[in-house]
Amino acid sequence: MAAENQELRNAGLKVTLPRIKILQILESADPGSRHMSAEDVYRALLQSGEDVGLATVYRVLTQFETAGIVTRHNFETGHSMFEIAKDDHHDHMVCLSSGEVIEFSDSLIEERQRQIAQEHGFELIDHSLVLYVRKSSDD
Amino acid sequence: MAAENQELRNAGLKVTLPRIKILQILESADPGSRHMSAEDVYRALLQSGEDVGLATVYRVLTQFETAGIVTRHNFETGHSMFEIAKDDHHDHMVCLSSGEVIEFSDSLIEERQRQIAQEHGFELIDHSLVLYVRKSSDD
DNA sequence: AGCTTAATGCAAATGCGTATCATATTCATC
DNA sequence: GATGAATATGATACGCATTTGCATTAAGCT
Repeated sequence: MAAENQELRNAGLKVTLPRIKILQILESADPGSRHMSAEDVYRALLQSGEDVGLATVYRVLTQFETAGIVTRHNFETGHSMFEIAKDDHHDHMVCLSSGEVIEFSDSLIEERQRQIAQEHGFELIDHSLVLYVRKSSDD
Repeated sequence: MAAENQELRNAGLKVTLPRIKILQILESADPGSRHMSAEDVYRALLQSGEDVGLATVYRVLTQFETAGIVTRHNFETGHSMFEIAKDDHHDHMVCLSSGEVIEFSDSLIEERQRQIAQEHGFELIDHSLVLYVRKSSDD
């Protein structure tokens, strides 16, 4: 319980109830739903009985992003998705049937991307790779 | 000039002035500015002296997308970008300094993606790869 | 040309996200 | 533990890109 407090402190953020709660929600999300939209987090808060405003959720998520606590993804769905930042970089695979999001990482692709940018006279700053897939079985 | 008419007819779309004009603008865009937002197209229309509403531009672009005439991309910039659909698949490199969009294609990455999806028990339906880069010189 | 249907233009509505601002809360100091 | 300055919060207004409703206009068949 003091863990979140410390994490916030380390990030230079004041320890407030909304921030603790949001951090807990993000951290306790199981693998299948690690990626949450601001609305998702907001709904989770309400279900936990916490009375936090949606504006605060957006603010806190943005602060967390700046602090490196969470990572923001803009999938083609139009709205941002957030997930607890992990040390390892990874890309995403979104199942078009179930909406499931699977993480993966491939050093071959990573390296190739750097090369390609370089070949065009650019420096690779960031990238976004999302595979849209379907279960091999169910067509 | 009849070329656009035929293309629209083939797509099952009524041949209207806005549609012809928008198609022409997209087709005549030079390589450096192949990717246009709805606003871009709208401005181009106004400059051509055409009096087309922004709503129509959005509607037509969406219809074109459905018809396979254009492809829509959702870069992290927040608004959709459209480009005339080409047969060959390609990915994008967006310069964070200039906004310039460069197209590229890499069979190595393409193949690896298919493999990765398969390894996870999925079939690769589509993907989105965008490299965010900066000119190697200007830091 | 006339008529039916679909397309357009405008304006208002939407949806996600951000900014404003008065109030409440944190946290360092006493 | 109380006090006060600084920051965070919540409600709401706002901004932006895109969509929608609806009256008007244009397309295209006869």
